[in-house]
Amino acid sequence: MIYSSYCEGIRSLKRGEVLFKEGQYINGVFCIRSGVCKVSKMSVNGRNQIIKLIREGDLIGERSLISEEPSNLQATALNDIEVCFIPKEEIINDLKNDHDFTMNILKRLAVSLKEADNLVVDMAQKTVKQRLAETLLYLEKNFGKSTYDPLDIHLSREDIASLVGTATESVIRWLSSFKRMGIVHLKGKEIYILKPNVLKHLAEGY
Amino acid sequence: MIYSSYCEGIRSLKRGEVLFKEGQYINGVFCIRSGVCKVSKMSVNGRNQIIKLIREGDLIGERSLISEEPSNLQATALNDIEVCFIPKEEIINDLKNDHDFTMNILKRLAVSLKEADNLVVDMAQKTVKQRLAETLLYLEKNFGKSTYDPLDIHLSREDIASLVGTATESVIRWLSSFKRMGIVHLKGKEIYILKPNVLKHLAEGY
DNA sequence: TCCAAAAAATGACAATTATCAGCTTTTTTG
DNA sequence: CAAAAAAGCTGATAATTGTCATTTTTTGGA
Repeated sequence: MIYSSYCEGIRSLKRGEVLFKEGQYINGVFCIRSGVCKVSKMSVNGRNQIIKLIREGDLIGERSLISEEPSNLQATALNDIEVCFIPKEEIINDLKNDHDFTMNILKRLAVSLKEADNLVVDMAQKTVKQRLAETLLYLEKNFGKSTYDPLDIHLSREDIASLVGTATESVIRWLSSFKRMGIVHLKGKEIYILKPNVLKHLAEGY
Repeated sequence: MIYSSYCEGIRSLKRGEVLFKEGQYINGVFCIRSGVCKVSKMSVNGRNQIIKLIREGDLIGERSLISEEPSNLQATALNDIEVCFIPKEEIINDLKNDHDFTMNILKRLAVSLKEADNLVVDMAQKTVKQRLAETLLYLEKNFGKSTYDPLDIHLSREDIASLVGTATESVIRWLSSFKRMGIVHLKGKEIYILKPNVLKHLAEGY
């Protein structure tokens, strides 16, 4: 695991606790050791938008460290998590001396930027139904085990709405529509993706 | 200007010509010498989304060069433009040997990523009216001279719609609404931003 | 300058989405 | 375990946005 040697202790957070807020100077980078975090931003309209979910092994905070700004995003624990912290000086030092590390960070940012650009297009152009299908596929890709197991993550309908970028009620309605269509199976917060191929079609507008 | 020494000649494109397409390997970076380029991506729904506009001095293509992928975006000349090309080898070489250059690229990517994340939130959460107000402020910031001069860029209503992420008709309707409210003055493709403060309010949902 | 094509504008209408209120179920906590 | 709180669900309705058809205006050649 990247950087385990430099970690300053381990911090535990319970579900719902905030790792850092928008506007806060972090002065380092967090690495998720266990659990899942949502990375989000408040819109002026008062609704939260989740940009992405991060998990074991993922870093968070490099972007604002590099551009020397306070964080533009908030990170909140979705379940009980453990994180370690790498102080800014360590990172800066490695950016100076370790070319491979620097290229690694560069590539991570480049990939994140591509993903963000794609997300912009989806948010701007796709319907809520398409975006929910997309979100379910994203969850399956990152937290799926098999067709017969539920997704390995528990999200509230509100959090799903924050991922999709819509109202909670709209998510509930489309989810039960997908359920009636036999595409998903719902059991409380457990979600089974029964027909990923149909979801792919829906995401593309069919 | 960055990299002027390495440039491979200068290429001229006329309005509407495509610098590179989505899916194309660029094998280098372009630098805009004059004119304005739209950077866009086609949605599966068949509508184009403009991610940003780039102009004199801006680089394009670093992202996909770094992640060693084909371009995820298309670049199209909005008016007659001149670009120069820096081959991949030059960039790779400098990334190895010039730490300041590398940090510069790293910072650019970090800032672009922040902007993209903000755009995701706006696209997901704001109404078309808010996004059009936002877009006009963006255009004023980048192409504005004074309240008494039109924006220094001519965009079709369709291109504005591609920036906002909506249908052309919606842009036309909201633009004329803004005109009736005395916020903008419209004269063909010339746009005068008369009341930027009101636009700021509108962008925030008032 | 005139014509054809493209772009812009407008109206009518349909579809999607948001909002609000009320109800039910689940979860949390003392 | 029971009560309270939170989350989930549903229906009704309003607002926003998209789509299609048509007309008007502008633009760019011949």
